[in-house]
This record gives sequence, structure tokens and C-alpha cells, in this order.
Amino acid sequence: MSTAEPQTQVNSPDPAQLQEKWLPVWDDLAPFRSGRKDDMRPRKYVLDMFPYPSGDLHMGHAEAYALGDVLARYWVQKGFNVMHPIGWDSFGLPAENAAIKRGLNPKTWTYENIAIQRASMRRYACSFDWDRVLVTSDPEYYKWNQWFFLKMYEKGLAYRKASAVNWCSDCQTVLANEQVVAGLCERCDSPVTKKKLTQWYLKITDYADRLLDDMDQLVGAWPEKVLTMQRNWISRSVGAEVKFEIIGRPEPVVVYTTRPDTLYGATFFVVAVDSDLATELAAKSTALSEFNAYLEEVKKASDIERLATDRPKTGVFLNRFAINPVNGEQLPIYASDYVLADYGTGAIMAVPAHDQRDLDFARTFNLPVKVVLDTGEPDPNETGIATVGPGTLINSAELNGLVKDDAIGKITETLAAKKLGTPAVNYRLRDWLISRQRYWGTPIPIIHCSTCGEVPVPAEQLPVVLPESEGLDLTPKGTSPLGAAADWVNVVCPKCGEPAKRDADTMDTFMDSSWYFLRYVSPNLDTAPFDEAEAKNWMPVAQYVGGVTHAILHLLYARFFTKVAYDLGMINVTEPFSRLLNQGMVVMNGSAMSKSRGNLVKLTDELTEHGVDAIRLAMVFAGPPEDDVDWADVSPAGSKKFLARAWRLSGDVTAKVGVDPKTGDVELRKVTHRLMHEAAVAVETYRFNVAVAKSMELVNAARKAIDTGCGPADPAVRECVESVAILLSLFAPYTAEEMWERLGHKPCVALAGWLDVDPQLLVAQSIVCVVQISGKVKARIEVPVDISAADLEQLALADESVVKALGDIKVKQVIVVAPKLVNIVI
RNA sequence: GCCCUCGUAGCCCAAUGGCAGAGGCAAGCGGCUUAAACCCGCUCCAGUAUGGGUUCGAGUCCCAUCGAGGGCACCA
Repeated sequence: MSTAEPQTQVNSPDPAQLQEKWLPVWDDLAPFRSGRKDDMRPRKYVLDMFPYPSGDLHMGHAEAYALGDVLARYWVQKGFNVMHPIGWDSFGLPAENAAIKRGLNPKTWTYENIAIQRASMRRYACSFDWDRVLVTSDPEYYKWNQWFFLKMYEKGLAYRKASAVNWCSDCQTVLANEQVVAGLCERCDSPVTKKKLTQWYLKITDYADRLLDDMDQLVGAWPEKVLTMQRNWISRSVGAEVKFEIIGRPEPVVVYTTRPDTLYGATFFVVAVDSDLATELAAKSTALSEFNAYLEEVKKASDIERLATDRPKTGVFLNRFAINPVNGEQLPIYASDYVLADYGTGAIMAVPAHDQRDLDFARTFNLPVKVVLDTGEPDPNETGIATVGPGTLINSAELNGLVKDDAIGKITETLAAKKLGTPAVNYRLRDWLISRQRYWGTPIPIIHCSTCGEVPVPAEQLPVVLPESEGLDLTPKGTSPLGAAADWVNVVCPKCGEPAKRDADTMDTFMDSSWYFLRYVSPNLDTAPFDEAEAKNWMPVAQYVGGVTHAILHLLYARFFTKVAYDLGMINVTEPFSRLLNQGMVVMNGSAMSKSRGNLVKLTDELTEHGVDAIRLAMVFAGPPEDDVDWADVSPAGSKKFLARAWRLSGDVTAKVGVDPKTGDVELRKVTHRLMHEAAVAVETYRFNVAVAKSMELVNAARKAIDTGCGPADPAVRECVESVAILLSLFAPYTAEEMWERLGHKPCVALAGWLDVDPQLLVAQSIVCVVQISGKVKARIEVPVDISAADLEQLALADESVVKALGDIKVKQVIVVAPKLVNIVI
């Protein structure tokens, strides 16, 4: 370190030295501890999404945690007792993959990475409360996953069913609907196929309405984009169920439709080829072999093929007929894959004239198209385009002449009266499949007994601890590795005492993150998942910060769990996160950083080269937090220069500590108070880049005052430079702390408190008013801020250059916006 | 195909319907220096993607087009 020249040491502090100097001090003083009993400050819960410990922190973490820290540190400066916790979302596939690929123990691998990340977060000076750390792979944590599961089981919200599930052949495990993106596995991008399996589900569909309706609380506080995505995902559809008799079947079949008004236009009937109903109807049909061949073909197709909307319609006529309840017409029944088995009832009435999908099918199979609604558009028979808009009913007996909406009302009533139909609601949202055939997760606390069936593990026996991985084959093979842990899996039934087996699957890791924000309020409690009194103190989370990648999955599940906990009487809020900020990604030259692309920028290298403060500041200053940051546009060197410039100010101030700023230069004080006010507004509205710009203005103002203004001894200069330190403490904690010390204060600057902005200093005595003639600026006049509109108009019209410009021209109108502007219209 | 967001100096970005510039990067000039770097100061640079409209006044509001990004997409 002897290479550092004395000169550079004078001009800027060495980041590595600042780090060594201040980290132990901060460890000791723990300025962000939030659990003190005697703390009288109002509480505020600021939460960053916790990381998965896949290695050391990367650029994305650096950005996310810098942004979260701005908010957390700001509210501390504003006098709040801020809870800003951190933990690790440490169950999941990468640990297992590391184990398979490199022979590592998943547990060792995970906990080593946590230690690495933890050290990096400390160095990165994140304002976390280190007393509240949680790790989801600790039995002390996942015990409560099991507890929640059993509570839900008790309430009928956790259940097992056999169904065609999403299967990733590469990961060799089932996936939730939410984990299938465009027919591909979200994790490994391999095509997802269907497999019939018995799996555990959580009944999130019971909460569909609340998940939808409670979003009203979040409008304006969450990004509109996220709310839209959640609404789309749940997708509530309001319609009616209608009973159709099937010839040769004792029971009628119910279909779901949003368009009961078009009932008279039904010309055929379709059942989902992979539904039980289709199999049943085909069984007694002459078309059985054709049906079976078609079914096989459909099963083979991957989701990605099935999702292609421009695919030609396929299907098989089952040689069976349904009867239209309103007119007794016989409708041929087809099996097709364009009808989904798990939506509605898996069967539909087809109205080709007014539904494009039905029309496509009708044209492929030469089925009749009957128009029952006059929309004023051309005949679908000729155009091939179904008419779906509003209009007047025709060819529909008692409905003729009614408009669409009235017809829907009337036919629904008529059907209800005849017990042929009923209003109904459907959702795109499906129940949440939580079983996973993998090792590194929370064991499902159920014992399967040949006589008693499913038996929940008694609460006092929790946690069901995951067995050690030694001796287990973790390679994906379609069944859980836990099944092979004989000592673990073989138990006696808690009910009858006979030999029984544990459920060998583990839970989806999204279970872990669905309630971790509640655990933080009392992370070490061993008698309940969280302390209910503490939860009432802290919930809801005032500010949540994280990536938009979790817009559907995590946020939907967390909202669901919150409502369940509410129903269990454990908390008094129905929504967990009051405000949400989605930060953008860090990219390089327009595309995501990755090793394979060769554009990976290593965080540790950048930190070594420029220092933590410069990187944090550069991240925050790069642009609006919601936008992606292109590292190619970021200048850590520029940030470093600015920080040195700010730091130098602290050595120039000669006014004594504690001097009354009121005796200082008023003009500089006005600048200081205005900028600190504007910076506060900027932070609260997520315009952190603007807040950084304010700190630069503040530094420029102080520099100028010291060099060519009121001089370094003026109390106003001290006030200004101290404000710089306080504002910078949000972005550049080391530099700010060092400045604070050089200004004669004791640590920590983080607790110094925001400048008490004097409103008197925010209002100017006089202001420059712009005088326009027809929108073009002609003159500027200095006027008192409280000037009346009439006085200002007179003053403007009397202005020399205005008089000159106007000449003899007649003034049509004068717009006066006192005291800022006068517009003379000619 | 449908829906949403965004197009401002060479670049990143600011601007409650009221003077297009807060701030930075890059560039140029000057001061400091034996010299260079650092530092200090100054300067240059767009009429706001395009075309209409509303308004006394539009980057900002409305419509259309182009371009970029994102979401949804057989859910009856």
C-alpha cells in the first residue's frame, strides 16, 4: 500500500481504508437495530426481497440493495424506527444441482454461500438489522412451513388429487402453472409435458375473488404493470352454467358459457379430448378407435405446440348427440383439444357465428353456422370472422329483439327458473401444486398409512427434519430421493401404530418465501411462526423492493398466505405489502449479463477498483430505479470523483461545531433548505437519481460559497456541508461517515437526522416573472412573490421592452399567472 | 392479433400545462503544474420520433403513424 502518493491521499480518501476504519465501528454501534424495547420512534417496515445463495452477490444484487438502502436509510434519517431485515431463500434446485454435478453436499454448499453473501452485504454497507436474519433451510424456519401446511390441511385448503400435471423432463419434477412460461420450464427452458400424478395442492382458488378485489388497496402504490399481470393471471370470468341432456346418458352434462344469449346459435358440442367425460362418451361410440388414436396424438404434443393459437383445429366426432335445452335440437358431440379439461366443466356448447374458435372448428368440419345476433357486421358464414360485439338478438324465439346484455339477463333467469342453468364464475387461476420430487426442500408433514390413509404429523413432532444427503441418490429420476432414505421414510402411523411411510416429496420453495416477511418480526421465536403482537406492530410492510420477475408467482402466493394468516386470526392486515418498487435489471450493452455472452461484469472487481460508495452511487444515479441500468452507460469513476469533491468540503469548513446556522449567509441557507426539501420529495417519489443530482447541486453550492462566496467560516457553509453528509449517507455511507467525523461529529451520520427544513427559507422574497407576448418571452421583471394579479399585469404592460414590442398593436387578452408569468395575447 | 409503457443535446437523464436543463458522462478552452495527471473555473451542444388537434400557452393533454420495450394470447 506504499504506492499511494501522499498527494492523492489529500485529495480523496482511499475506499479500502474507509472500509477498514468504519465497518468495526458500525458493527459495534449497530445503528440499524430495530428491536429495542424502549425505542419510541414510529415504526416503519422496509423490506428487500431476500436472495437465493447461489454464489457471491452480483451486479443485480448491488443495484437492488443500493435502492432498498436509500429508502431504509432515508426513513431512519426522518426519525423512524426502521425494520430492514435480510435473510436467505436457501432451499432450491441449484444446491442440488451443485451436489449432482460437483459432488458437493447441498447443505454445505448453501451455508458456505450464505456466509460469503453475508460478508459482502456487510462490506456493501447495507443497513440491515443483523439481529433478524433468517435462513429458510434451517429446521427452525421450515418447521413453520410444515405448521402452515397442517393448518391449511385442517381447513381443507391443502389436499391431494390425481390430475394431469406439468412435468419437466429435464428437472424430473412437476411444476406449478406459474412456473411454466410459454410451454417451457421456467428454470431450464425445456418443453413441459403432461403427466397424470397424485400431488398436493393448496386451494388458492378459494381466494381468487379476494386476491382480485383486494388489489383495489394497491392501486397507485404498486406498479400498474404488476397489478395488470396479477389480474390477467387470476382472470375472473362471469357467465352461466347450462345443463345439456346427452342421448343415451342418464345424467345431463353441464357447460360453462359467458354467452348464454347465443344459446339458440349452438350448432355443435365439444368436450375436451383429455377429459374423463370424453373417454366415457367415446367408450360406447363407434368412433372409439379413432378417438383413442386422436387422444394419443394429443398427449404426445407438448404444451408449446398446443399453445400455438394459429394451429388448425382438430377433433373427432364421437357419434353422440347433446340436446339444446332451449329448442330441443340435436347437437353433434366432438372431442377436441381446443377445449381445456381443467377449465369450467371441460365441455362447451359451440356457437360458431359468435365465437372465433368455434367458427374455425365449424369450417374445418363443415358444421352449420347460425347467426343469432345482428351486430351490423358481415355474415360470419361468408367472412370466416365471428361477430363477438354487441347487437340485437334474432332467430332466438323469446329473445328476439333484445340487446345482448338484456338477453343474457333474461335467458339466465329463464334457465334458472326451469332448473336448467345457473349463474357461474370461473377463474383462469388454478390451485397451487406444491409437491416436488426433489431433495433440498421442506418435507411434507404427512404420513401415509395403509389403514388410516393420510395422517398429518402431530404438531408436537414438528419439524420433520430433512435427512442428511449422504447415501442418497439426488439425481432426478421422477420420484423423490427421500423415498430411498429408509430410516427416515419408514415410521409408525401416529394413529394406529402400524408401519407406515412418510410422504417423500418436498414443498415448492415458493412456500418458504410466502410468509418470510412475517417471520422477520420475531425470527427466533420457537413457539409459533411469528409473534402476533410484533406482527401487529410492524405489518404491513410499508415498502417492498424487488425485481419484477416475481410479479406473479411470489407476490400472488405471499398475498394468499397473508389472507390465510388473517383468516386464522394471526394478523390484522389482508395485504402484506403497502408499497412496491420494482427495480430494473443491470444489463451490459443492452442485453442481460451472463458468462456465456461474455459480457459479465464482476461486482467484486468493480468494488475493488472504485470502492463501495462509488458503485452504490453510480447505480442509484444511473437513471430511474424502475429502468434497466446499462453498465456501459454508468461511470463509477465519475461518481468517485464527485465523492472526493464532496469529501474535500468537509476539510474546508472552519465554522465551529454547533454554531447557530441562523447567523449564516441567507442566500446559501435558502439553497441548502430548498435542495434538502427537494431531495426528500425525490426520494419519497422514487426519483433517487434526482435526489443524487440534488446532492451534486448542494456540493457545487458549498464549493462556490467557500471559494468565492461567504467563505469557509460562515455558519451557513457548515449547515450546507453537514447536509451534504446527511444526504450522501443514503447513497455513499463510508464517505458520509468520514465527512461527518471531519466535521467534528461522532458516528453515526446515519442517525444524524434529516435537516429540519425551515419553510421560511423555502419561499423567496422576490421572483423573476416572465412576460410573454403570444407565448414568446419578451421580458423578465423581478417582482415580490405576493404581488396581486392586477398589479403584475400593470407592471408587465408598463415594461419598456413590452411597450416597444407592442407598439400600436391591440391587446386581445392578458393571462396572468401571479407571480410567475404574464402572457399578452395580441 | 389484443393491451400497456416509453421516444428530450454525441451519451445517461431532469423539467405541478407556463423561460426546454437539475445533475452527470464525453468533448473543447483557460487556471494550477518544469510537465502530465489530479484539482478549480468556463464553454459548446437539442426545440422534445413524425403528422394533426385542444389551449392564451404543449416535451407534458387528445388522435394517428413510425420505432423500442414489456405483458397477454384457444380459459368458452
